[in-house]
Amino acid sequence: MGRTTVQDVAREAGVSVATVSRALTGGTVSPSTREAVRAIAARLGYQPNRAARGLITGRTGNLGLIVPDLRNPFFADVAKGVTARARAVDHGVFITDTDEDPVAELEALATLGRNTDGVLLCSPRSADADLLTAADPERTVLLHRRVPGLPSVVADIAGGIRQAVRHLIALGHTRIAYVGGPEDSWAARQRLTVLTEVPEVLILDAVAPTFEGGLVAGDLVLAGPATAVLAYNDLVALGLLHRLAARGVAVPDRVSVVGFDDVSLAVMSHPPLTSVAVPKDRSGSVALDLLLGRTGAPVVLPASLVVRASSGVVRP
Amino acid sequence: MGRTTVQDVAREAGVSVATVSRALTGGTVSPSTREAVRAIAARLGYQPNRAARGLITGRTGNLGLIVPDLRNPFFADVAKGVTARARAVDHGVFITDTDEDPVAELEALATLGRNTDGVLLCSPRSADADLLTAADPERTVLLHRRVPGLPSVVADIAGGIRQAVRHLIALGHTRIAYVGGPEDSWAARQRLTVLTEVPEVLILDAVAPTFEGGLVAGDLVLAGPATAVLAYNDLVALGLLHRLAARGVAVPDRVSVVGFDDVSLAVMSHPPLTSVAVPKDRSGSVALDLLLGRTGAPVVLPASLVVRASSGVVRP
DNA sequence: GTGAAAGCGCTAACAA
DNA sequence: TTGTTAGCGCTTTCAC
Repeated sequence: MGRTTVQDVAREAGVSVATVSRALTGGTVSPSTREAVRAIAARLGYQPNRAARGLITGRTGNLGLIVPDLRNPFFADVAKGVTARARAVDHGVFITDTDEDPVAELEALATLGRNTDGVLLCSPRSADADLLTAADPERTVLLHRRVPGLPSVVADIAGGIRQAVRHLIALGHTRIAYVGGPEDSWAARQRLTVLTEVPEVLILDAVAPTFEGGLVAGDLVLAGPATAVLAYNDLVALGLLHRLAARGVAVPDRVSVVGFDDVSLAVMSHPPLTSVAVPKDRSGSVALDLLLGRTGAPVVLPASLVVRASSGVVRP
Repeated sequence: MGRTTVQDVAREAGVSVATVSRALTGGTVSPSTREAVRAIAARLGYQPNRAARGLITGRTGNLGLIVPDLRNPFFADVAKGVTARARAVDHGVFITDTDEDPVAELEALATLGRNTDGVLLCSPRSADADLLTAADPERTVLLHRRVPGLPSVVADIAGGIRQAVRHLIALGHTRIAYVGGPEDSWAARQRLTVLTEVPEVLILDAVAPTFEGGLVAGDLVLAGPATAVLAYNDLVALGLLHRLAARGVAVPDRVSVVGFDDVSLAVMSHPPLTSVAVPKDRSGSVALDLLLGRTGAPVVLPASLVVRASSGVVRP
């Protein structure tokens, strides 16, 4: 395996370890030496020990990514964006799945903060204050959440919601239900704030941000006068669709359903789900660039409504 | 942030760095000193630099996980199992998403091999020979694939298939279609081998192992005499369900559908999908233990059929 | 352009 | 029980 060290390469090449290092990292070396060293390194299958390098350069070449649940397609997409970009810029990514546990989150933040060049944090639930004390603003970027004092990459939720509402109103809907998510979630509070201002929207009870939550939501909606629903996210929307189907309610003829996030499942549902798309993998790569480039400005990515078959004109 | 080093702790505690190290890692220290050091370390927010530690111990405390696609719920589950177990045994996990690219896979194997204590590899497509040359058998565990000479954790596919077939036959089906996956995939070949032996099974063309592949598969099935289908995986089964619904074919009344893997989406489909469940997250944690314990024996995990509403008795 | 040597933060002998 | 010392593999002054 990669037991080969600079020493081995140096000996083989008949030069000093310093020269090997320079040849490989782009220092001042004669072209011929560089070539020779490169060739020998390749032949020996030399892989630099990043730990040793990091010890001296102060940069490990590694990043951390903390997510509440990898199984959630939303975060899987984010992770995909992060790892793809990281691979392109030759960085490793530590991924920690906290299993929605805020304590694990803070622990991960401490460990990763110490052992990486920076960390990308998806933390829907933790308190602002906890984040502020645990995260180094110089080396942390928040994803899909904003906390004053920390750099972040978020989507333009308000804009996305506006598109969704306008879409439904254009289809003739005047009573639009909103089924929200966990009150301790930043995104849920954010959505609620925006939707509370819209006169056509009826705020229903919040549900769990899952398929099961959506089942609950289905009954909630049918108990009211709404002809359209905005769901907290696509998982909830899927549960909703399921419940409506089970109760024999036609979608979109009797009720239109709009989800949030546009995860890959949205196209697989029956009917395919209209959803507010947020750039998930892109947010990951943008956040990574922000982290590495150390730009301080908060980034807002556009959200856009994707219309599919689950929303349609009102049928009286 | 974690700029604090052993030096700082030692100075503050009035002891040598060696004592700090011992106090923190469980060496021989007097209980009182240990307590004192621990307290000071905590107060200073000391986080050991794993890179430096690894340099000397030869163990980094980090593991690698290579998957073709994090967005695929199957691998998301595996990753979840790995990270959960890793967190329990206080290890970090580098995750590399190769985007189905075998070259990226081999590269990742080289880099991670050098910079971790071992790597867990999900490689459905690469050639046995490539894997054998790139992977150190001492520090690599294959997941959901078997290659002679490399330790691995796989599910009992054959057993799972047997259960599925018996289930369908018990329901009265005598013509069962099988829609396979990519021919270069180990799992696909494996399934094909088993199913070829079953007289009731009609082998149809292989399709892409995706929702879209399932759409194609739907038409393939309807063109034949089958009253039941076994799909390569749940994604394909979902596409199948979708296509059958679109063509007005009742499931399970006209056609029964059985998927593979039992990903979380299986319960969300309409109707909910009967599927051969393989222990995905468990496979991840078992593989991790195998890697860390250096047991050489190949591990086979049980697969079990989960019956839901997409399969039913034959209706003539 | 190249080499010798000094560490990065930590742990593991070896002494005391 | 504790301190001193020597590195782990690498990069980076500083000479040459």
